[in-house]
Amino acid sequence: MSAITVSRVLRTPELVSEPVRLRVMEAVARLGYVPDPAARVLASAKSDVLGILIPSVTNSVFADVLRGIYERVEGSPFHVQLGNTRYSILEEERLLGVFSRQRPAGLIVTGLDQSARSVALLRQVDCPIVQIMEIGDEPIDMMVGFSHRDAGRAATRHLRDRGYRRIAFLGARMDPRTRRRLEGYGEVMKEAGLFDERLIVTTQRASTVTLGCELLSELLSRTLEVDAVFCNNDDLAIGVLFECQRRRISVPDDFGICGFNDLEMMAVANPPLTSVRTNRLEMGRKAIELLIARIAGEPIGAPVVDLGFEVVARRSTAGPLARDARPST
Amino acid sequence: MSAITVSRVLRTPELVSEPVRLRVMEAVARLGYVPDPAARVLASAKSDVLGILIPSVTNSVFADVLRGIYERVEGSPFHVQLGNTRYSILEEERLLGVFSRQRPAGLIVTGLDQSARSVALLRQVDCPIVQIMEIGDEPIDMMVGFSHRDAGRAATRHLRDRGYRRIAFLGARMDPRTRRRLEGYGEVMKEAGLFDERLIVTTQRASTVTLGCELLSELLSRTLEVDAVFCNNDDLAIGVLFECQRRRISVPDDFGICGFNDLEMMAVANPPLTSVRTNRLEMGRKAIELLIARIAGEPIGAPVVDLGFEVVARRSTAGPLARDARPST
DNA sequence: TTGACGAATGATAGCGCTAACACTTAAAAC
DNA sequence: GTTTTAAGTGTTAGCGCTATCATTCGTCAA
Repeated sequence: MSAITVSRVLRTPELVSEPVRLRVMEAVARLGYVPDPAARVLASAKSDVLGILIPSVTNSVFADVLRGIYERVEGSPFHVQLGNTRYSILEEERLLGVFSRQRPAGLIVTGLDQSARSVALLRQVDCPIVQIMEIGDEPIDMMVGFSHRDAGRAATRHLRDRGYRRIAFLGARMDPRTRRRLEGYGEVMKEAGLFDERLIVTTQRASTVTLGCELLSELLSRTLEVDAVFCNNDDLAIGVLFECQRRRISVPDDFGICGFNDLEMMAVANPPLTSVRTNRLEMGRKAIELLIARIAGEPIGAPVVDLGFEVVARRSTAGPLARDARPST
Repeated sequence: MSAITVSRVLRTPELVSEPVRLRVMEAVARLGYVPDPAARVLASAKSDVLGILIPSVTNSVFADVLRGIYERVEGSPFHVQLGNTRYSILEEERLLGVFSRQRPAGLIVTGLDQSARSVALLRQVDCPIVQIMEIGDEPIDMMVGFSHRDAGRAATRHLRDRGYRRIAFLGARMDPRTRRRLEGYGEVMKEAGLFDERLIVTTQRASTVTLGCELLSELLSRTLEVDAVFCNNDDLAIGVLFECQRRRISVPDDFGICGFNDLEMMAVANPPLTSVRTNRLEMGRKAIELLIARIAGEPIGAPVVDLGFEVVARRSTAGPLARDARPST
């Protein structure tokens, strides 16, 4: 029996007759034979690696996306290779270089703001590519995400509709997506004639609960005329809530709080915190589904998938006039 | 100029004369040549892959360890290949099989409780191995972690020393490390003559803040005689705090709360929550340092590194008698 | 002068697999 | 009965590197 027959049994068993196939499979099982992936890649010029580039491994948003990714890769013949760009465009370029040499079967990159060199590299690489987290008009190949600008608009409108007027924006780790949320906030505030630069407090530091406390303190030291805050993510919102508790600021009566991402803890805080639900798990799943479909040559629908978002209204934004009307829990 | 000379310039430049070396390097830069990693692995029978097996990518504990890992791998010639075992011993076996075929340069696995087959595989693999998170007496190769049993003992002793008597244990996702913390708790409680089975509430569900609320409710429905709780991690502790706020249970006066891992939010909660600080970042860093040192053939110190832990006492465990004596913040 | 030696470079083979094509056999079509 | 076709299996070559050994050349000791 020749080597190529074994190779065929392992890769395309339907091309091998049943008796031969069974004998080979028996021998493979008995000897514990497993093909050498390096030799495979070298001979076939394709690997089974799906390269994933994300800016952070500790941010729970990406952790959820990753979980969706692993969930769908599971059971497929592919493997995940993770690259951590740490929010650096140069590191992203470097990692793309490393990944592209490995002839990946597919690539996932975060966001729309790759450097020109990264984009050039991505256009050369001969594999499907999904940009995740955001959507835009010019996908390199495919996209799965939602509009952060629209989400920022929706959250701000929600606070405005609930009767808040002096609505602040707290932002940490101002990456492109955070900036677009801020953009949406600014638009709505201007449209409502409520815009005031002093209401915007941002920092490049990474988002933490502690930072939420600090940013609220910074905000309150600038102006006492604030009656709500849109936090660019939930860590900050929890920090703001803790700080309000300490300062005996009543939420939502005197102060509304809206977070972003709707982490599970938002629903059980006191009061429960309003947030913008994003489909992070689904984002990871869908990205892998698109990659695998394209690798298999199957047709995909639209190359840009909008997973949307949803403002989940909870008591923390019941409104400044809600003191008497609000539910007991 | 022959191919082997180029290969030498790239791998062992000190063996090539300066003029030749410079010419080759110039050409490499000009042509943008980069060697094919698959061919390299095939020819040299060694890869630059460090395989990492962790049970979860969403658990922030492992996210921190990962960050330490990426930090140290950065700048080295190695790459991280991440495997997610999802707390399944079988999945761990499978992934070890996949990894070992890639002739990894090093391996990191989580915990001490690998299956017999996994251990056999690990002993066969020709690369350094680090077991992380825990320490024990029989390392497969090397270990970096701390004693969860001792940490459980320390936290329970702390609650006891602060004057709490009816100290409960809340545990989620009862993995081997959680069980050893429970073991430590049980020992101290028995030594103090305080042990009561009804005070132990555990579940296999993954740990969340919401689950902390639920487990506390479950506990209080069993017995009202509880004056403190040791949560097997910080998510639960935060949930317990929120639930106490809702039930108007005064922390720490009527109820003490101690978490585990000391996530950053613990320090800014109301009241600040006591927790057991663990060196997660350092765990990742140290594991990679050990691997790289061994790959380079450098001597390492002891093969088992105890990174320890520390009970960080905050107001949430000031004690039932502290009502008058406690600080104002 | 000669041989030994080390430094620098090259020639050869092969890592373990798969692509591409070649061949064999039996069934189907003419 | 011959040709065509398809299914099943084998042969050959080569993927892009590096291990190993061979060669060249200059230097130095005997």
